[in-house]
Amino acid sequence: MKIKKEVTIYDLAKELNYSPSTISRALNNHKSISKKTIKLIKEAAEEMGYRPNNLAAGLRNNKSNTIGVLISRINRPFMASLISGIEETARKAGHNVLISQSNDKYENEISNCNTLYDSRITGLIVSLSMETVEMDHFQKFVDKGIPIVFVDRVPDNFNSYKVVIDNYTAGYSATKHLIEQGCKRIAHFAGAQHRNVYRERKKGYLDALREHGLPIEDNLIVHFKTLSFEEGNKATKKLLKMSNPPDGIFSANDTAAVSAIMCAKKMGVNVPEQLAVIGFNDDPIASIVQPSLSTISHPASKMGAISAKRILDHSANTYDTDLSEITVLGTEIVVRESSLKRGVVLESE
Amino acid sequence: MKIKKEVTIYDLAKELNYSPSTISRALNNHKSISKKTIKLIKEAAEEMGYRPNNLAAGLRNNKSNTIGVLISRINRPFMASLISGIEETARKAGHNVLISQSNDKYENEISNCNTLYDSRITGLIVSLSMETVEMDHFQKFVDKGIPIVFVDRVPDNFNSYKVVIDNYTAGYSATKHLIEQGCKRIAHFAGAQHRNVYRERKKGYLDALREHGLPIEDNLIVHFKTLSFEEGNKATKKLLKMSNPPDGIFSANDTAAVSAIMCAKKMGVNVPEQLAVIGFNDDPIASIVQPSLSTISHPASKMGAISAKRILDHSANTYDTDLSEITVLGTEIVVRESSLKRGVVLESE
DNA sequence: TTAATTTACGCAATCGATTCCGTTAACTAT
DNA sequence: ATAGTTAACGGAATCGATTGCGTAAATTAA
Repeated sequence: MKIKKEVTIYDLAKELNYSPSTISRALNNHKSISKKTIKLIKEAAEEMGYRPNNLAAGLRNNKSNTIGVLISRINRPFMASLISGIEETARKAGHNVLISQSNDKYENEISNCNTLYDSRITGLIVSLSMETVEMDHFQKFVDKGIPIVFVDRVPDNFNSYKVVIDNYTAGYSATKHLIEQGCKRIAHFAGAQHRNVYRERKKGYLDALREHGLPIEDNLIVHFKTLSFEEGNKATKKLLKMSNPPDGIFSANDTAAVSAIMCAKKMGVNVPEQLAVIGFNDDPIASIVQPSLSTISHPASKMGAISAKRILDHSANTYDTDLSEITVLGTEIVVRESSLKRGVVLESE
Repeated sequence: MKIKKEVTIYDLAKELNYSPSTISRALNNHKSISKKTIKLIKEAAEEMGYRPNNLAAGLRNNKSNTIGVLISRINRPFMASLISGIEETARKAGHNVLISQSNDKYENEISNCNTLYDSRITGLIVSLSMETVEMDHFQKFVDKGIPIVFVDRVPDNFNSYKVVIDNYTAGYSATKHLIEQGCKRIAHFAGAQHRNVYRERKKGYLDALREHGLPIEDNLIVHFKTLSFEEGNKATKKLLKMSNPPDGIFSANDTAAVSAIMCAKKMGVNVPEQLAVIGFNDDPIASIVQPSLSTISHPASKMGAISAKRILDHSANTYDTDLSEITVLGTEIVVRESSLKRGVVLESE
């Protein structure tokens, strides 16, 4: 297996009797090179199979045109769509995307942070791991002026770009919707409360109950570790076996919500008549389960696109940009069968 | 916003009164440097906040410790798991992962190929776009001795590493399963026939029919463009409206299979009694739909891990490795409710 | 026609890490 | 004690692209 040698701008220079400087400038459409020469050089480059070496250019310019992504897990519908949005936006701008997953481990997050830093990324997009509390591992990016965009699972105590949805309002709307459907005793499947998203959703839930004069019952609020299918099953079973079971569930994600629907059906409890259910995320399973799951749409791909755009804009601007800019995206409630106790959606005031 | 200067091995050299050569060697545990010095230098590096510059090292060594991934779309369960497997394996070996999606466009695949090449990736993992026929854009990797691993959607006419499942056998087993359940007229939702995976699945389907003495009816074989939910719906409706409708469907993916189940239910056709359905992939929706979807499990994450390992092994070996090595992974039939016409699974001979 | 610009390019340093050759000092064998 | 060996390190080129500064030729202005 013979390995062809790399064609560099020096080869082009020798071949065309120009200096490497001119070759470089021509390839970058520098204004001081005549149109004729640019055309000539570009055609020769194409023909000789020249391909730029990003490592060399990156070293010289101290940037890699690469966006780093640090998330918990790739194989979750929300995360996959988020990355997809990032990738599309980045690529259109000629940037690459480096991905790394923490598997929700603090330690992995730190180590991935370092590795991404070592690649001299243009910017970092992060959705925090479940475990993360300390934020020191992000400091080196700040020190070097490398923008960080926290997305979805964001820190409370770190000044940086943030792209989130309005979890509070979404949680409030979901709960209110159940109330409007006639639910009197609404349970909540809550996620880890040190993560903003789950904390805010719960807050919305609580406020909706309060403002509609419903009592808050602690035994109707289940705190999950991972909001998994199995956890959802257990919790639902327990709730439905209560002497006074809930007539509605607002779950902080779709996985647990779907498990609730399936568990209820198995136990002979009618959804939505006896138990109305609403989830969060609008995962593909939401529209497949029967009855189909009402939920909150999470604009994952859009969040990814916006996050990438933040990085690109930041690095395009030399002037001081406001690092603390927070983008809050709206969500929409997707009403399907699982919550339609009354058969209709009431118009909210 | 003050930007801290980068700490380089030259800074360390000056600070510790060593030469940059020694610093570099120490950080790489070179044997010609004493243990004492290595410890000293590493501690100082840590303390001074030194972080290696991958761009510089990559330029010098002409490699980036980065694996490039080129797939159609990230936000599909199979692809997300594939990437997840790649990422985990790569990271354990200290490699980064660059991703790019073609959105099933030939043009994007070419352009992404170039971009990944420009980053001097260690190796490339590809699942072909739907459109791709020509393979010229991969030649430059071959010329440079950069290994390519084709995974799942692989080319027929290109000598390289390949990681696939046994689509033929899987298609055969799925069909045979339906036959054993008593189906006499089995329809097939086929994907684009220029892609190995769909072609092989169809072959398996055809052979299973033949070997069990069932006739092959062209009007029961539907060729899909994208195997989407909508396409599945239309196809199912059309099939079930036939004067002599099928009593089973083997779909080349789960999305279309699920749409078939839901469509049949809507039309008052009982699944599996009147229509047995089996899909392909074991997506999350397969276990959620009711009746739950029998399907073929696709070891996505494992395929990703193996693909990454191929690249890592190849680049670790200086001796000539066999580029044409093909890894064929087994699949398993996952029998759920949608195909259990008889209520039991027959033991295959 | 001559000075003042403008155009179109070349020279050489630079980015940070690596590595091929040394070189010096300490150590070992005889 | 001396040659030979080893351990521990330094010098300087190198990877490929970029760019500030400089310059010769061409063009324009006066």
